[in-house]
Amino acid sequence: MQNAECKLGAFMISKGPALRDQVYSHIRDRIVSGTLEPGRVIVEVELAAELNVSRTPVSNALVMLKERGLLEDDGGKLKVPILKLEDVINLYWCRMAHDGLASRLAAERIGAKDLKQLETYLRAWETPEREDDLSALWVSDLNFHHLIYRVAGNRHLLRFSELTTELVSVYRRNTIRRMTDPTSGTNRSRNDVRAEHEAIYEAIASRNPDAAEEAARFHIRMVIQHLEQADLVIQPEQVGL
Amino acid sequence: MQNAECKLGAFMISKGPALRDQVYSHIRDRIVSGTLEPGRVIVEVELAAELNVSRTPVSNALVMLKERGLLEDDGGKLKVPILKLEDVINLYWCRMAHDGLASRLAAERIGAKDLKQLETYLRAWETPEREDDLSALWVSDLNFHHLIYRVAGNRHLLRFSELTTELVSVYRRNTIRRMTDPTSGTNRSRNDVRAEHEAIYEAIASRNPDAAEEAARFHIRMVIQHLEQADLVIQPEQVGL
DNA sequence: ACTCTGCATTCTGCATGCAGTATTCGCTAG
DNA sequence: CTAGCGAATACTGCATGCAGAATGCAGAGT
Repeated sequence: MQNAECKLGAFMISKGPALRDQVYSHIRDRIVSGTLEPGRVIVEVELAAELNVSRTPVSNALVMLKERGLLEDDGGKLKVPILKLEDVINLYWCRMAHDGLASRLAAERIGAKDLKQLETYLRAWETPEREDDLSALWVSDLNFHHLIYRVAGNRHLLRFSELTTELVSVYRRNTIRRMTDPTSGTNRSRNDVRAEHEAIYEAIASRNPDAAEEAARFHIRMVIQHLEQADLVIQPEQVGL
Repeated sequence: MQNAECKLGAFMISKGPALRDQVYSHIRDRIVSGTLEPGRVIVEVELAAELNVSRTPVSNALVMLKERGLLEDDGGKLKVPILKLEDVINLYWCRMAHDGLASRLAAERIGAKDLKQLETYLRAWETPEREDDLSALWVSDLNFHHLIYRVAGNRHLLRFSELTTELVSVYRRNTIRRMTDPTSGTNRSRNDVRAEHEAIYEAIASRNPDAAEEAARFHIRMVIQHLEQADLVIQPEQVGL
């Protein structure tokens, strides 16, 4: 029963990755998607029953989620954190520091091949495709930033970045409506983002660490500024999407 | 047997904090102290027997340690990470970014009371006490930096800082002999550190975020520079203390 | 009607059982 | 003597049992 594949919510449990990791991913996704609303008390037994696994892997997964800040301990109970705009902004301040450092290090170390790849990701912004094809831009954006981290070659920095990204994905989902970095049709035009990315690229390409750091920081500062403006647009209802 | 207090290695198990947290602390301390040498394979059963607890809380503690980078997964086995100077330096790069941001935010927000407290910690460096009373300086140093983080008021940033500090404490113990930030009788004089701290303090006191960030960054850059010099002094033997 | 107390239910943390997997040691055959 | 194979061992992951703590509900007393 457990060796073969079993229903796991709407998905299957494969026997490849450890069960606790699958459970981790599943719960994380439910938090991000809002199926587990902010403030919701997490009950181990419930999830175990739901996923047709025992409490053990669920318990382990919960420990992991807690360590990463995706769950928080509130009066002895584990809850999905209730997220404020302040938290998102605080996370973006961290990201500013991280991205700045990553760009600095990347500017010092990048090779011809990676530089070319970086340019490719940048180009995605130049093509004036259909306005609604945002997912492609989003992917390019992720690739762009991720490549910079990879080139920076600091595994601890990369880890911090990943933690931040994971948290932001939760927070964003539950606090802001349609307020992603690359999209944002309202205040922040696609061209703004493109120009900021281009500045980062140019600084890295010219191997100018100071300029690279500053460009990356500027980029994030703009995002933060945008977030603060978006304060007005926040939806107070945090349940569901 | 479990309700009362039991032997836990050389210590006692209290019934206050959850067992897994006590086990976590114990193992972390053993990693930091070098009783569990870098490269050592961690075996759950062994630790459980040693601490007179079952495998369950040990397992949970190991998950936590892994999440925080104090253990790493190597070919399906958990090992105490083998640490290179490069890692310490990479961590200090992160710390530069974090401390810089914290100082910036602190400069924007600090109140009179905290400022006064910060000055107190700073003063500890001015008194030319006995040269060997380094622990007092070490404590002042910790307090100084920690207060800045507290004032900064960004809980995510604080968490990143704590993760970094925890990792550095491991790395330092096992790679460098007598190479702490405040001490360092060799290349880096106590006065250097004092001056750098004073610069940070002055910038924060004058509510100058840019200067505060730069002062903090300079401080860490000096530490990194010192670490790189210390490369020559590294002890290759990583086992034991 | 309101409150206090006690019982039932629920949940979590820890212990332990069970089975699959990998590793190692020894035996046997070439 | 060596190489290869098989069996025993060791370890981990998952399931489950057990007990203590908290929560809530209900009944009784004021």
